[in-house]
Amino acid sequence: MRTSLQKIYERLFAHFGPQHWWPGDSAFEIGVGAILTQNTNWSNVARAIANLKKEHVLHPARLYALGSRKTAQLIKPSGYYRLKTRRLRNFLQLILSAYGGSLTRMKHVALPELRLELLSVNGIGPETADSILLYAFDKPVFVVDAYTKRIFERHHLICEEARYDDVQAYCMERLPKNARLFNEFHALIVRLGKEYCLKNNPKCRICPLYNENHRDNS
DNA sequence: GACCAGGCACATC
DNA sequence: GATGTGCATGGT
Repeated sequence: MRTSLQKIYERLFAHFGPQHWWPGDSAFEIGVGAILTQNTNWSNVARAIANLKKEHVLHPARLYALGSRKTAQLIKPSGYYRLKTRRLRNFLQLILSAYGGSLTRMKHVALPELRLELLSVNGIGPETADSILLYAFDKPVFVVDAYTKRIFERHHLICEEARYDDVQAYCMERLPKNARLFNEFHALIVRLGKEYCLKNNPKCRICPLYNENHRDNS
């Protein structure tokens, strides 16, 4: 039986079409992007990543060897650049020390174990960890972000007090465990959030989900 | 010039 | 465990 969440997904997909996420040419680039995009507009992150590419340091060992000062300079457009330099280097230390710099080796670790390992890195919280797991490693985890909470709360699917793990469990209990589906769904939620559900944006009332059945909690 | 953006850690109570 | 704060750039 299809749940209301599946119907929402279908409605979003019919409206927006495939989103082709995550923008990035490699698992490493996706991981870097996941850290740089924390509380930051993607266009700023894209500038930072372009700088890293231009310097040919979008590679674990080379980026680590670059050092903090130069890294900070290159990622400056993404904001919080001193903080994010530290976070990137923490991530790099994990990749280099535990996997010899190989994201391919990292991908082979089982989902629950890899999630805990990512969460143990200072600067990688639940959303960043899950984004890396889903978009860089194709692991079936549902990524929850500010848009997901705001939209699902507005449509009375979750309560205001719901925390990250609550929202994630809500979604994963109602959807088939499918990385492809989770990938597209999260991307569609972000697309919807950007276009229709910005804070205090009256356009929210014409969003494609506005007439969705609010009471259906199946 | 104010507000916002694909969070997270840390201090304090 | 809840709440408040620092982190910083660039677009609207």
